[in-house]
Formats: sequence, C-alpha cells, structure tokens
Amino acid sequence: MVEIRLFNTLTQKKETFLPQEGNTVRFYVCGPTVYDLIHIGNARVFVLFDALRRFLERAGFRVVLVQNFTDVDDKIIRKAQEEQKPPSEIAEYYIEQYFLDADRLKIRRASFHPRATEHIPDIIALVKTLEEKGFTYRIDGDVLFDVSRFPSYGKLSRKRLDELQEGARVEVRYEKRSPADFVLWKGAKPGEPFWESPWGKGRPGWHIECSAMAMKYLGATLDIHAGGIDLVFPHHENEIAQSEAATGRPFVRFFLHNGYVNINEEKMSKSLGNIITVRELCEKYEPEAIRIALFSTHYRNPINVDEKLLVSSRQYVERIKNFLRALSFIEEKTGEKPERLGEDNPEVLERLKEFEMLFWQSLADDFNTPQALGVFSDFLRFSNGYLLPSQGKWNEEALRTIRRFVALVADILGIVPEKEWWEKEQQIERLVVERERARRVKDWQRADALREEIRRAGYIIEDTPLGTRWYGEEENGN
RNA sequence: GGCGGCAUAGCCAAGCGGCAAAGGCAGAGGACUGCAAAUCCUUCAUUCCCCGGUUCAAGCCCGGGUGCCGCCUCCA
Repeated sequence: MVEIRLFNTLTQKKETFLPQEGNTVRFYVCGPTVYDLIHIGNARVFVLFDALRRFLERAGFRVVLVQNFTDVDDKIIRKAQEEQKPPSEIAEYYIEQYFLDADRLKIRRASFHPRATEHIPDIIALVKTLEEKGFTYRIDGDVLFDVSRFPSYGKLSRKRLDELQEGARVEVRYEKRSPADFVLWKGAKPGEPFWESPWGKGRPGWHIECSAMAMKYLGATLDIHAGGIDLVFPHHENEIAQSEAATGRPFVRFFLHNGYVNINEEKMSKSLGNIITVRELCEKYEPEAIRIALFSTHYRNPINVDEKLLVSSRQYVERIKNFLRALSFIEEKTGEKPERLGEDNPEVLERLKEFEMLFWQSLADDFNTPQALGVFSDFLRFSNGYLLPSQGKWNEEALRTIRRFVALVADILGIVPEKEWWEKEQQIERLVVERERARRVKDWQRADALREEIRRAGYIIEDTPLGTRWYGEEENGN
C-alpha cells in the first residue's frame, strides 16, 4: 500500500495520513443546511469527500463517515415564514431532495446522517460543560463562547484576535466582549422554533451542532474533518475552540478544505444570481460527466464551471463508453471462440499494472484527481489499442486485469457509466444483428436503412473484421 | 488595513530541483473501412506572466515587479 499524503489546513503542509487508532478512519464532513436544493458548490464537497472515503476504503481502511444536516437555522426559519410552513417541514423536504440529488450524482450515503434537531440534548450537554468550565457568558437569552478564554483561538485560520477586531465591520445587536465571540445557544424570539434548556427556550447556535454530533459519533478526536474553504473561518475555528475547550483534547487531526466553485469566472452566490443547482445540471449532463468535470481540477484549487468544461467532460464519458463497448465486444468474441485467446503477454500485463500503480499513487498524493484522470486516459488509449479487432488474439489475464482496473476506477471515482446505461445498449443489438445479416448478402440498401434506424435510436455502428460494434451518439444527461 | 491563493499551449489542467514540460477538449495528417463512425498512429508549448538571483541543473527555490482572485460578515 502506498503512503497516503493529505494537505492539512492546520499545518499548511502535506502530511502522511494514518488514522489515530487501528485502521478505522473517523471522518466528518459538514453537510448542507437544508433550506434549498443543493448547488454545484455543495456537490463539489460531497462528491469529493465521498470519493476520498471510497479511496480510503479501497486502501483497506474502515471509514466511519458522518455528514450532518443542519435542519434548524435562520435561513430555514426565514424560508418557513415565507412559505407559511413549519420549519421542520421545510427541512424535511430539502433533506429528501438532498438524497435525490446525491443519489443522482452517485454520492454514497454516509455511515451516519445526523440532524441537529435530533441531538438537542447532546448540544445542551456540551454547552453546559463549557459553561461549567467557565468558557461562556450570557447576554439576554443567549449563551456565548468567550474566545479570550481559549488562547489558541485562530490557529486554524491563522488569524489573531486583535487583527480580527480591526477588520471587523460587524454590526452586533449587543455588546459582545470580543467580536469573535460566538453564540452557543440562542434564545428564542417569538414565533421561532425552540427547545427547553437550562438557559430558557432557545435553539443551538451556528457552530455547536457539528461539534456535538461529530464527537457523539466519532469521539473527541476526529481523523479527518472536511468542508469548503469558506468554512475555515469562522465555522471550523469555532468548532475547534468549543470542542477542545470542552474535552481538553485535540478535536481534529486533519482538516481538509476544498476550493470554491466559480461560475463563468464569477464567484457563485445568491446575490449574483448565478447559482447552478445539481437538479438543473443533471437535466443536461450525465452524472459521470459532472463528476469528471469536478475531478478535472485539483480539489484545493478553485474550479470554474462553464459549458466548455462540461462539454469536454461529456466527451470524456463518451470515450469511456466506447472503450467499455470495445472491451465487452472482445470479451464476447473470445468467449465464443476460445482459440482467440492467446498465450502470455508479459509486456501488456506489466503495462496494465503500471497504470494501476500510477493511478493509486496519484490519489495517494493529496488526492490528485486530475493526475489520476491522466493516468486513466493513458490506460484507455493503451487498452483500446490492445482491444483492436485486428489484434486477433488476446490474453485472458490481460482482459481480466483491464476489467479489474476499470472496476477500481469506477468504485473510487464513479466516472464509469454503469448497468443502466449498459442495459439500454442491449436493446439495440437486435437491429445490429439484422444489419449484419443484410451485409452478409451485400444488401447495402437494407444495411444502410437499418443503420439509419439505429442512428435514429441514438446509436452509430462500426464494422470490424470480427463483426459489427455500435456506439452511442452524443448521449447526454439522463 | 490584515491574511492567503493563483498566473503553464486555442480552451481546461497536472507538475513540488534533474533525461526531449502529463492528460483532456478542440485542430491537422495517416492507417483501417462498401460507405461511415469509432479506434489506433503521428502531429499540436525550443517553453511555463516579467526582471534579477541561488544552483552543475529551476514552471518548480529566493528577491522584486505586474495581473487576477479569495478570506477577515451567513455562505460548500
């Protein structure tokens, strides 16, 4: 197994990754606030860290992945008021929508998807601990965290409290002791959802839920905590403060943050009105193409999503499909006639193993997906050449190795079209067989007519010395 | 004001001191083919924003400059 290195925001360096204990990886990803459909920026986070998790699993680790839902918060309450519905209904609805989109994008379920509202007692207990240890103070119905009591505050984002004060142009509704102090428990205003607590009716503050749930499911110290780079400050900084203040132990060993998604060179934001939802993206592009687009830039760099990128990614999916067709075709033909199976071919096997190793190394080096895609491209070209019908003979182990590598890539990156697509393909087979019959009697007119019919179904055919293959034409989305 | 990032071919994008600068998309030529498509082969940056420096050796390190961008405020 190769050494896995990951860039740790805490140290600003690539470090060798190993779990704190045994081979279990305790992995927490900040999930969505469920007040709207998820957008491509959210998708980058979830696709990325789901893939990292799959990679770790293939590397032999047992990964416990926790991804929360923030299901009580100002934005949800606002939306609920606008729509005249209870906040819980809004949250429930968008959680369902999240899973629809996530499934569509082939994002696997986390081990746990805890919700803030289902962990109120845990949150209250955590705030209480902080209060008992003297890290809090109260203003009106709110409980605040006193950052001055936590000397290493700012260690993640490399900010100093005095600098924060200078730059701060925050408008506060009351006098906090420091602008960086943040709310742990928020007193309820009329009409807002609330829970009973030692401090009266209220709800969790903005950061405390992640600490409470992360520690509940994963223990005091996480191996990996991940999210978008915008969460570094203040969200993750605050999580560290409150968690470590409460437990006296390090909260996170590796902090991983991915870069922004820009749309047509602009930051994606509500105010610019350039949000692209996963929902609308999926109408135009298949999930594999979207994933390839997201993987085409290293995760820590900003990625610019535009039509060009998506179209180029779609072309790449077409290439993978063509390769899969060629592979299945040869597997079939060698299955039919075992004499087409040749003897050993050490150079081919060696080459294939090299691709696998390079692929693995790319991902092990701070999850360098663009490089991994490069390796996969080289593999595709090599394999396509090997699978040329004119080769005449193929080695059984080589074919198996090719299959195995594709399965590995599919399993980790999820960029290989799967069953659904393949089954659809089979429907076309009848027509192709019929056309072959026509060609055998040199009935070109009939053959071309059949080709036209196949083309209308969205497929293009190709004649080879071993018989006819067929390809999808410019398939997109769905 | 404080902190950080990025600048590589028409477009996208790896590269983290060492043979002729990955890969994708687009483009060009060839092979194969009844036609066609796919595929394969070849080709496509004497050069990595600019200027100095370190080194036997630099997109890769150091100094300076220019240009983008982000964070410090809810945000993935």
